[in-house]
Amino acid sequence: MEIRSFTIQTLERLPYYLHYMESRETEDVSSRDLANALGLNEVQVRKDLAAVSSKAGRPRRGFERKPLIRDIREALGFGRMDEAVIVGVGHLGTALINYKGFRELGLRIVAGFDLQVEDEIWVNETPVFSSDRLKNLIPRLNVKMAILTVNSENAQAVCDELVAAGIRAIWNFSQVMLNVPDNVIVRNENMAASLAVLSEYLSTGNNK
Amino acid sequence: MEIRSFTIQTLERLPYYLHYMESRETEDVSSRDLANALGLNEVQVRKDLAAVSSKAGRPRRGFERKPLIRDIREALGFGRMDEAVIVGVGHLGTALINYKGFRELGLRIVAGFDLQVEDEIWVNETPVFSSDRLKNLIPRLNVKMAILTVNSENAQAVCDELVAAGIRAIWNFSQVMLNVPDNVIVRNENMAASLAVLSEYLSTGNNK
DNA sequence: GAGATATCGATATCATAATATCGATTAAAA
DNA sequence: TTTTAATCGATATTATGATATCGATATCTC
Ligand SMILES: NC(=O)c1ccc[n+]([C@@H]2O[C@H](COP(=O)([O-])OP(=O)(O)OC[C@H]3O[C@@H](n4cnc5c(N)ncnc54)[C@H](O)[C@@H]3O)[C@@H](O)[C@H]2O)c1
Ligand SMILES: NC(=O)c1ccc[n+]([C@@H]2O[C@H](COP(=O)([O-])OP(=O)(O)OC[C@H]3O[C@@H](n4cnc5c(N)ncnc54)[C@H](O)[C@@H]3O)[C@@H](O)[C@H]2O)c1
Repeated sequence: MEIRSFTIQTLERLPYYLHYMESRETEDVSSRDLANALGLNEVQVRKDLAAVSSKAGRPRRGFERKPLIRDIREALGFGRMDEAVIVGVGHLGTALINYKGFRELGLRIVAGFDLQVEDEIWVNETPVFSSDRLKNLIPRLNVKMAILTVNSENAQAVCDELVAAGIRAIWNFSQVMLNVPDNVIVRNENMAASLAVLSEYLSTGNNK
Repeated sequence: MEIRSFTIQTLERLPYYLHYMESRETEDVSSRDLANALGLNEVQVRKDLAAVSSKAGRPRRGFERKPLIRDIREALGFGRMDEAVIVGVGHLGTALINYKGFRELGLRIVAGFDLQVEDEIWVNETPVFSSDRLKNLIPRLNVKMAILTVNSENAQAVCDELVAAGIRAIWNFSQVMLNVPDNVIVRNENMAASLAVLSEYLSTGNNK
């Protein structure tokens, strides 16, 4: 198995580099341009770029923009299309199903599951099933990724079902730190923390 | 101005400690309990707790659960209620307006703005105005926080309007790294990066 | 009451990420 | 053609965060 050579921090900056470079029209782009535009350190930018692209930069020019865009898209996995199911089709789940941008990011949501659905319903082009059918359908669809948007009380139980059904990657929007076996990866989308940072700043003026 | 004594990493773990402790009924809870339940290192847990609470733990007992819950809620700012506006009431924006849990986290969304709204409309209890009215209404409402859920192409322009209207804290869901003056804080909710991490894991098995 | 031990808090170490420095190089300017 | 300066890549340094170690101590057991 191939090993990733870049860190998660680098990965988190890549979408911003990409967006900036796609909004330009020049032949080249320098690490300084990027650093200034995005408020980052220019050494950091060069290291990030070196981590995802073998293309060298040239003195007084910078990097060729187009090949770099290709390499970043490659590193971000935009080439491959992943399929995912979503469990918990409430407010947030519905929004995510409706979000067009995921296709562009290489994600297709192929099915939803919800406790409160009796028969199959449709949210735009996506079928949503009763959660009873989860354990049967997931293996049949051969999907390995799940988006978890049930209320926090049920998150661990649903997580266990997902793992049993063969899910290997979980995007967790609930407020629970999920317990999973080693071969399953969880990524938390932690909105409470984000909010706390902003709120604290407004009340104390403290940034960090 | 009071200085925060804990890091953002600590802050990000606090919601999970809180959820775990609120789900217990014992008198005390030890750092080992928390560490095991959440898959963390117990020294790290103790340091986090020490950073937000002056209550000492006791040998063979751990920490008193209830006072600790109070201190964490305090650190997370659940006591104070912040008001925010939301700009871009599309799929995601509507979901966020409808999300009940924000109240519990100390956030009230008092108004929305969208380009495509002519007159005032209502999403549940929240009025949504034409974005023309943003520059007038925000100062009148005296709101300092904004949630930014417009499409990425318009994000910087809207951001500039928000700053001009007096906004000091921006929760940014777009794919753009916003350019703001020093006295404005931005928190990015970077879904593309999350997705990239999961996708990469599935295709390479690499975790880190 | 006398150990035994779980747990803490303080401190030391280790790991990782960010930033600074600097010589090499290449394009542009003189 | 020579000089200048922008930019890179490599390496060194610094900063930050995570983990390991260990002595102190309060509670539990006998
Ligand atoms: N909506 C947001 O903006 C937002 C923001 C931050 C966090 N969250 C988190 O996202 C999660 C969902 O939030 P929401 O606002 O969409 O809540 P919601 O109540 O609208 O939706 C939850 C859905 O999950 C379904 N569900 C519950 N148990 C289930 C099970 N066992 N199997 C299948 N489906 C099940 C429910 O029927 C419901 O439709 C929560 O954990 C919340 O904390 C949401
Ligand atoms: N929906 C998701 O699940 C999701 C996930 C990841 C990222 N995002 C990001 O969130 C943002 C919104 O996504 P969405 O799916 O809700 O898109 P959307 O198109 O449904 O909503 C965008 C809304 O912004 C409004 N708008 C545009 N320009 C405006 C302006 N100048 N002033 C006021 N309103 C304006 C539009 O009228 C529209 O209603 C995008 O930047 C997207 O990349 C969304």
